[in-house]
Amino acid sequence: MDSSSRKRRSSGRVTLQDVAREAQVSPITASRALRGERGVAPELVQRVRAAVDRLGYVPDPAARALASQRGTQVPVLVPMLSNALFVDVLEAVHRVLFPAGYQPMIGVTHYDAQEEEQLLRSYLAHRPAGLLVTGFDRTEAARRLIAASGVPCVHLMETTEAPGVYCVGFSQTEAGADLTRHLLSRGHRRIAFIAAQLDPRTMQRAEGYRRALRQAQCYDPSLELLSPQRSSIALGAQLLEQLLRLRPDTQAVFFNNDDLAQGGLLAAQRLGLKVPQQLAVAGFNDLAGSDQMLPPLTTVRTPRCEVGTEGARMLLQLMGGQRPAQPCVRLGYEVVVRQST
Amino acid sequence: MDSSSRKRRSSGRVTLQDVAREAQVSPITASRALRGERGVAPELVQRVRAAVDRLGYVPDPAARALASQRGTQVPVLVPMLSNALFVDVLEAVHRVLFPAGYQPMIGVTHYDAQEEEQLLRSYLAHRPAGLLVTGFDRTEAARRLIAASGVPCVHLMETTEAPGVYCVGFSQTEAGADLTRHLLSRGHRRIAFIAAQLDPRTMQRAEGYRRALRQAQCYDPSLELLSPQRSSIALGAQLLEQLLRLRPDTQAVFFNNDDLAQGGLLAAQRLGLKVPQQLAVAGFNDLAGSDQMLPPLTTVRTPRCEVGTEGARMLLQLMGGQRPAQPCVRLGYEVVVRQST
DNA sequence: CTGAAAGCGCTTACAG
DNA sequence: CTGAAAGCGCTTACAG
Repeated sequence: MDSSSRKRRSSGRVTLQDVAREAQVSPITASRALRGERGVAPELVQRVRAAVDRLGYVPDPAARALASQRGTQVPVLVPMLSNALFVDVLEAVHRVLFPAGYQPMIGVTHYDAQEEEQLLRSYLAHRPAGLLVTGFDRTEAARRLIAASGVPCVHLMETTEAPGVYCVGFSQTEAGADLTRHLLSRGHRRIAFIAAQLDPRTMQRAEGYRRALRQAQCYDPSLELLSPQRSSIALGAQLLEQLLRLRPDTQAVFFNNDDLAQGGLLAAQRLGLKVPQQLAVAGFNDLAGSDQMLPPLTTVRTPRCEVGTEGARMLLQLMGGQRPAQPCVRLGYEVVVRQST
Repeated sequence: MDSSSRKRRSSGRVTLQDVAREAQVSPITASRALRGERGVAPELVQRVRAAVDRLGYVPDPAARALASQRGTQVPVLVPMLSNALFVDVLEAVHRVLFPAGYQPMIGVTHYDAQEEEQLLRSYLAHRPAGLLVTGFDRTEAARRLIAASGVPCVHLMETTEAPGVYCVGFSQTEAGADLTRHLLSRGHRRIAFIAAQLDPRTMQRAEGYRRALRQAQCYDPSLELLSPQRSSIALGAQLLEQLLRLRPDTQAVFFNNDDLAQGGLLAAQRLGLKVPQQLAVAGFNDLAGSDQMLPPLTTVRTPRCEVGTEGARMLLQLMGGQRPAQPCVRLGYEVVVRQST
């Protein structure tokens, strides 16, 4: 019993010291062995591993973070959880990062750049191991915070050609254009665009919509209905009614998100409009329930799970000091044609 | 320039030392002043505060956690984010905890007790400041982990009379019974119950359903359709069709969750059934879109935001060393009668 | 009410 | 390839 020191504050925890003693090596060697640092004799590594198992040692993240100036947390900043899209992204991220020993911390920005900046300030004080953010649209201060922290960062959902930026996403603009071309291919000319939230990705899809219609020589700005409100089923219904009051001659509607489209479909039904005969309706993202609507909703299946998985994997490489093969991964999507168009 | 020590590893961070020097007090006093510990001269507190502002000091969470054996993280364990219910709870929790200086960490258990146990093991190693969990249904090992950690813990969504347990929720059983009584009051006798997931709260609502029907002398077990699958709009549609094949004489259906009910409503429409004349449909939780359905869905508005807010507040008290006025808060709910019943 | 010393459990340099 | 010493930035006891 050597509790020689009077001022002991031991927490009863099994420490690296205990492991080292058990394995008959120095604490430094034990530390190196556990972190898989190369340059440790294989035999010692094995002895340390065995000691860990015997003692049930769990490293102390706080101590590690303090000593190494880097923790195991990974803040993941998303705009909003009520958009099912981001729930899927988070799930995928978690499935990759957690088993690798990292703690993803979900931060919700509510589509507000100021709020994001504040979250970053708080999270970066924790010396996170890495960082996952949504898109490229943020305050200059936020950008500087990230850069100055030196924390590896991967951007999700969008892609860019800018050098030195890591990202995994898909072309929102292309996807928007492709869906619009599908509507054109059905013979529609007066194709409306209804959107809410008006975040950058929404505006990129709007851009794709415009591009496709201009190419077909039938772009009409008065068929765009953009609302800054939060996207929802109820809002979709409301906006469709509003649009039809202004432009009863609308032939097809591209809703920026499936929740809006579902609401639009229900509103059309209430108004007694036959879909797709009198009005074609398309959504975006292929959210839950879209395949159950009456009629089932045409939409774009976006690779959100893959965005999460690939983004997390890229971050894992960066955190491990490796350089990803590709700094910018551009994923595919799919126009899912159902009976509403 | 006194970089006397050769082995400096300074991170360039502003430390408590710097603050203390600037305020002309000892680091201990600065520490106490910042943590609001009583017994520090008001004048010194002010000097320290001023120094913090001048220097832009941000406390290091890792160092604090290491020294105090307690961090600022608060794991929040919920079953599943695809259930919009828990997204609302998390939002509310975040809104209370984050401004108070804590970091909520979202953990998803996927309704799996083993997975929850594993998450607890990992999160508790981080010395969290507090813990928020869903319900009371967990492994014995998980229960022991929580108790042994000494971390303050509040249980969400359900309530219990057990002593020494902190919880905020509402009576799922009563709510289930109340909704059933509403259906009875509409003159229905053959009232079915359709549920998925079969988690504890679902089963409590089933119990309420049974209780109300037994009281009315019309409980019929063959009108219960329970599926272990994941709750979804598509499943609701499928289960309704299945039920009607077995029991075409069903007069009303109580769906355990609104997503199922929405699917049921869509299926009824596809089958050409008039709601509520030929079949009454009710849901639970009043999720997004339920008020937009055709016809709008009768459901129970559950106090999920309040659960999050009150649960987080109670935890805040516990983490601050106070004893909440009430260890178990039982909130209200509301049967929202719309046109589907 | 205030402070000098020691310690929390790890890792980073520096040697050898 | 391995290790003794020092340090990361705080807080906990112990004194006064």
